[in-house]
Amino acid sequence: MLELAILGLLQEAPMHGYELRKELTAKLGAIRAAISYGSLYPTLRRLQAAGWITEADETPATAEEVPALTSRRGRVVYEITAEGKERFAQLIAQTGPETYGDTGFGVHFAFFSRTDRATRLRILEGRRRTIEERREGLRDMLGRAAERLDAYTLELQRHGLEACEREVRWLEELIANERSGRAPTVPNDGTAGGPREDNSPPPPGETRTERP
Amino acid sequence: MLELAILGLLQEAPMHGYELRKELTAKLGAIRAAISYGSLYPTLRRLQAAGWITEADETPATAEEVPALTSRRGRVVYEITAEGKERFAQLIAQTGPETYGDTGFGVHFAFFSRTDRATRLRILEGRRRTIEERREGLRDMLGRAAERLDAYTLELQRHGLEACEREVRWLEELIANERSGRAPTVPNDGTAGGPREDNSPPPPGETRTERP
DNA sequence: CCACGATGTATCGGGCCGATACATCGCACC
DNA sequence: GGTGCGATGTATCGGCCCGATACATCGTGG
Repeated sequence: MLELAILGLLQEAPMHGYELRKELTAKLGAIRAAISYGSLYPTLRRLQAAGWITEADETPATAEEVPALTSRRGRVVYEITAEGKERFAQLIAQTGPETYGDTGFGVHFAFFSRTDRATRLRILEGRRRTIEERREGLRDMLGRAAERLDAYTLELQRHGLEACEREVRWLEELIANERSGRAPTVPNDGTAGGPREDNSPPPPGETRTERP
Repeated sequence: MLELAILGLLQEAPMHGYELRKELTAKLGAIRAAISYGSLYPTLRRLQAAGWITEADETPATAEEVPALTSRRGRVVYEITAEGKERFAQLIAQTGPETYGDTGFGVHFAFFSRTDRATRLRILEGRRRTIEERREGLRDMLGRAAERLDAYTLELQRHGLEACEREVRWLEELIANERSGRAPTVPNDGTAGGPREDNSPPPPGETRTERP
């Protein structure tokens, strides 16, 4: 999961670890608290060893100042390689059971603007299926096995059930939007850091789903 | 987290691994999919090594049949020890930052009927604080840094923000209920497997928060 | 009679986290 | 002028937990 997210972010701009973590936290803030350095740095080394990313040399111009006076070391900037981009495309397109779990889905969704529409639909529908199953399980629990559980546990289930129902509705909306060829919600033409349209971004559309 | 959950469940009845997993999945179904055996069995061994649990001898009566014909082995039943109960009480009462994370909070909440009211309030308020902070982070993101993110990422944040707001409201309700000395929601007098009232269960009350 | 799904125990490699350590930079405060 | 502190920045270590995998038993239905 981290691998996918890092590859995705580095596709927008070269970055060093600290920066990467901040961007990661911003982009995935809705689904996970903050990425630990204990995961980030090992993953970076793993990706570098695999050849998906490389260390970029800083100081774009005026190179041969004084090489090691004050020893400006620190801040290892990474950039994605051609193989890395390939790897990202492969990871983003392949859907498995882990794609539909909470974290997996969130990460994939966060990079939907780099995902083709067919894959987007596949993921949204798979996620819906997963949540529907969880919902059914909770309904069964609250129906049949209710007397076996204490009031607090039941309340937890009830709250979880509500969250499931809400998410299914959300997914339905998104799926309908995808099918009708609209952008997700906000008519925000993605003028972000490096918005290359190499991967079929969603067609623009002023029609937003009404959500006041 | 698993440690706490296992200790809590074994306090209701002795169980073997498979059964434990099912009960765990039932009780925590709202917050996590299913506990992996790759976590369960090592944890059981860890707990046994620490002396919190022991293997219970099956076959309560009629022991000396034929000892090993068909070799009825398998099904290792565990039961909690006195030290285990102490450990559970200690774990359930101690609150730290990890108590307020998604999983930690869920597990603690699932065992609220074995938690005294002061601790319940502390946990609910800590959780509320945590979610409020996450909510503020998402609001900032959707306000200031909105143009840096693409439409899909924004939609993810928006959905996450809504979930935060909803959970805060839910927590407010629960906190109010706790303060006024009412049971959580359903007027279910907890007649479960072994509902010992050694730990000040919530006072009963027919007044349920209206939620049709 | 045997295949299949449920029950049941167990291990292994690997991803990710929390704690911890350490070094630099800029700025505010005294 | 110094000094301390918070942000920036890289890195490791132990440990929890997961997914994949293996294997054995039991009851049931084709």
